Amino acid sequence: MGDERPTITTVAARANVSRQTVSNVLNAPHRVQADTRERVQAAISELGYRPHRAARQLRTHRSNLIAMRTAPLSDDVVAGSILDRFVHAVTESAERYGFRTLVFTATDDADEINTYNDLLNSYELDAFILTGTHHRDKRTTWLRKQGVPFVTFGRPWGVRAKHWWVDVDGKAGTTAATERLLDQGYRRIGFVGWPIGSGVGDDRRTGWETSLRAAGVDPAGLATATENTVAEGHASAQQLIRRHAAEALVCASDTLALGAYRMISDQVSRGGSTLPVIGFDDSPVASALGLTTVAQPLREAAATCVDLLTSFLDRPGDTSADHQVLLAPHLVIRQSG
Amino acid sequence: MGDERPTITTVAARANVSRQTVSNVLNAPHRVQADTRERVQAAISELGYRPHRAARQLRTHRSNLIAMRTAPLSDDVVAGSILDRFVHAVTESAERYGFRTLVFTATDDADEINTYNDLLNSYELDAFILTGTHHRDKRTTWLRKQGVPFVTFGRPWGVRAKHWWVDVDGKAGTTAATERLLDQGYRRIGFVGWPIGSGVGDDRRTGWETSLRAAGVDPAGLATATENTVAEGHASAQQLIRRHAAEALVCASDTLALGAYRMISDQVSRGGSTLPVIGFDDSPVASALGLTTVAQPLREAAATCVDLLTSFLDRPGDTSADHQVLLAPHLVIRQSG
DNA sequence: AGCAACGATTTGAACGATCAAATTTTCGCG
DNA sequence: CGCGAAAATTTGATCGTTCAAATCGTTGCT
Repeated sequence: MGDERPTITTVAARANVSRQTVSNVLNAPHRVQADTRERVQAAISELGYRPHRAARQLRTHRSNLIAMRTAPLSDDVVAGSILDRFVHAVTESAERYGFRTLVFTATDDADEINTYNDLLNSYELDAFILTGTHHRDKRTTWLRKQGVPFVTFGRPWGVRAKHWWVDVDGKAGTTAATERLLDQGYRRIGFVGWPIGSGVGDDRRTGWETSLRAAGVDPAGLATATENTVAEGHASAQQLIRRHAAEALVCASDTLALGAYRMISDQVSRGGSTLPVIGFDDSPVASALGLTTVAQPLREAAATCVDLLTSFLDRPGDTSADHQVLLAPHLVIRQSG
Repeated sequence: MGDERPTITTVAARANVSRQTVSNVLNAPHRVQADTRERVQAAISELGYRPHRAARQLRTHRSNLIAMRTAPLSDDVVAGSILDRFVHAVTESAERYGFRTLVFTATDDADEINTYNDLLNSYELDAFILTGTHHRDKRTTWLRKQGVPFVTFGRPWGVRAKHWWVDVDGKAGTTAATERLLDQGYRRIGFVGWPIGSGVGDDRRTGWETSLRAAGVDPAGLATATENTVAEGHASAQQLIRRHAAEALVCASDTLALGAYRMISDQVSRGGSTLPVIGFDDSPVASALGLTTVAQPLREAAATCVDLLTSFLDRPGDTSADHQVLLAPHLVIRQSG
């Protein structure tokens, strides 16, 4: 008996009020007199009532859902998990605001835009969180044009794509890494980096270069620019150490750092000398190998993204500035540097 | 001009039919005459119409949503990413069936059950996929009692908790690992394992033990049973090698294998001899270190989970057998063994 | 030709909530 | 005491879809 799902009408009957009053207790409590409110709330908890999101959504056009893409399985396995950890952190933060998180896959930006379209039309998603922003990112352009709320984890690297974002200060990260090595007395510090032209990569490179210059060291010949693979990290390390007498290495990623670390281990096992390496991202691999690395404050970044998103949803169309947050990373010191 | 979102009524008007006919074209095409069907379909694509899920859900009580928990950030960082990769694979498979995936966090099983409750009541989730099943799992009991469709990735290890599941044959994995080492001529093969009593751990141990016995080797003294940490892996390896003259190691996880690997590397760098190690899970760390390891067919497991789920949804209440799938893992051969 | 049976299509109601407007109650104040 | 304004509450309509029942049109068979 009576194990039907309670609706707002059930609750109303129980508390001797109308539907709308129950609705007001939930959505605009100040409109309801204190004693009525309590009576309704009692009815709600006695019946275990929970609003039916679909019915609410049909009227309000808000789903209380945000969406994120999950990284493809094929991606760089060393760094891969970092985005997944970000998804987790976002989910956790979103729940605190009453939002649920929907994940989806996409093969490229165009495909991702198609999915946005579906999610917006069919599911009426409230907002998106994007990761991996890059030059000429079509996704942000599209979303802006559609007037869809979104926040990116990653700066807009394009000319002046203006939107709300959260990012981690990569330059500050490599600066900290480089300065640590300088403090230890190393001078010829090499940088194992990505090809010139990627926003993130250039930013990280700048941190290294600037602090080297500030210390009076000429960076010429001390940097490489290669694809983000273990093999390239290995080759870069070889080049920087053998040919340009680098005494220590700062890397743009843990993947590269792993390659460099292997090269150095090889050298040690052949009786050569060791030298410090610092990676970037604090991946599982870094912790497994004891690599010193620059850690991104993922949890904080996720929380900030969600904070921005909710304020955006509260006052839509606010295109004013100061909705950009740059977070400082920190060094995780381990054996390698 | 008409940039309102098209509804089923818009489409109906355009195709000169009634609402219901459009609905039938979408949900029961066989009921509609071929020429009418085509006319409606044309109208649908001209208008770019997509059904509004919330409205549909309000009527049908189906959301086309499935949910999964995401692993907490604090978890074992070496293995951590494996569950995340599973989430990705599930998402990918689910999309093929028109389902979207919702993720949530939970601190423990009780908390997870609370979330189920909320998701079922408020969002009318269609089904759940569970991971990390264990003895006396309250989640499966609860879900069965509520009659909620679900599939677990992981066998029910309890007495006879009967439900639909997909799992990877851990025993077969360690068997393959052990036999590989036997083939290479090693006899005294040690096992670095988890405490007795966990379903997964015991299963993996059995594979090692059985094949050792089959080869005529007495396993006595050749196994440890410790918590799943790098330090314990290191200690276990020390014990098995120094005290019990193990010539090779099979480990219950990559985490333990990492510890063992380090112990062996230490030994080598002090002039000792090396010996093979095989891990379990094919984590990023294993690939970074060149650890031979047993890889779970995650993608296939995810696809199978989703397959089972959809057939379950098509014929609810089918408690018949043969809805249990055991998948074979495979060895990924690298330098370590 | 007449009628039954079936297939194709349409109509009215309902799902569970919120919005907008209408109604009732409360309260302040001359 | 009576009136108007403000506060509290209720009523009717609606969101976009599917369900169930009704209607219309064909076809087959005697």
